[in-house]
Amino acid sequence: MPELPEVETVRSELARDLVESPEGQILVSKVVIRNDRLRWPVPRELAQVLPGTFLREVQRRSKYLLFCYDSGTMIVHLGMSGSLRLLREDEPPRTHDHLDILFADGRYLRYHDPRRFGSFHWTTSDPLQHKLLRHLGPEPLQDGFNGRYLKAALRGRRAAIKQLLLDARIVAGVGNIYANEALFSSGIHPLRSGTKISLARCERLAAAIKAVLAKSIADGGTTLRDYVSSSGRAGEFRRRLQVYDGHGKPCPACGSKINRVITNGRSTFYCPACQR
DNA sequence: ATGCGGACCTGTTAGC
DNA sequence: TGCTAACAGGTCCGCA
Repeated sequence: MPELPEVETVRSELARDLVESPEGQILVSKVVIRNDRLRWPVPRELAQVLPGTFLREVQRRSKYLLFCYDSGTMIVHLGMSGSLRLLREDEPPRTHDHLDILFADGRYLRYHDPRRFGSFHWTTSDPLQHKLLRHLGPEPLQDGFNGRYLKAALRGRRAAIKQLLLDARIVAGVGNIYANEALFSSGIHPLRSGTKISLARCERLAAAIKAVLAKSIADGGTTLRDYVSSSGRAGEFRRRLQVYDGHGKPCPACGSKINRVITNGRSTFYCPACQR
């Protein structure tokens, strides 16, 4: 479900509401694990280690959320259908509400995930060196990700550029929606071999990735069906999607019919006239 | 090293 | 209208 802009929206809301709150730093009072069978078993030690510690920061790396506590870092991934809601009223847990983190002021974070592709990890050492994060490529919104970098990273990679953009070792956190949108925006055919893309087009593609992600973050992300942020808000970027989920509809630039193909099991949308 | 297909799950929609 | 199959925002792993 959530791609980078959705995860970033959750991160910034939680940082605002939990870390930058005027009352000061927030203290964990209790952890309730109702179902530990997510993608990997939820570490039971969270229930021992978190209560009594302060949440100091909420960071993001790729689509991972990093909750930095005094005692260590909780690494959370929302998978395809995960959401974290920050609630105030006591609400009885519904189906797929797998975990709660309760705070001393009565608020709590509730993790909901029907498909259970999400995950929780706990580490007391540098989270960026965690097995899951160690091999990630650059953050797309940072300066280190640019046309020159992309050109070098695609060298010798003969797979389709669409597929390569989803490879987190090349660039972190670009998911299916935004890979499709960025390729449309830069006029590149999604099935073009990565290694055959010129430096000039790599520059345009890197810029398009940054632009589409930044615009979506500004809109609170994309809600296709059920994504909501921690405050329960849907993302508004769907209205701005040019090709994603638009097969059969006219291309917004030239009017040709938007095409859909399946590559590596993922839907790929493109304009056969505009994208070469 | 790269690339591919399978695996993990549930829920909703498309198509017959 | 109703059943079935396809598909959904992700990504790790094992094999060729």
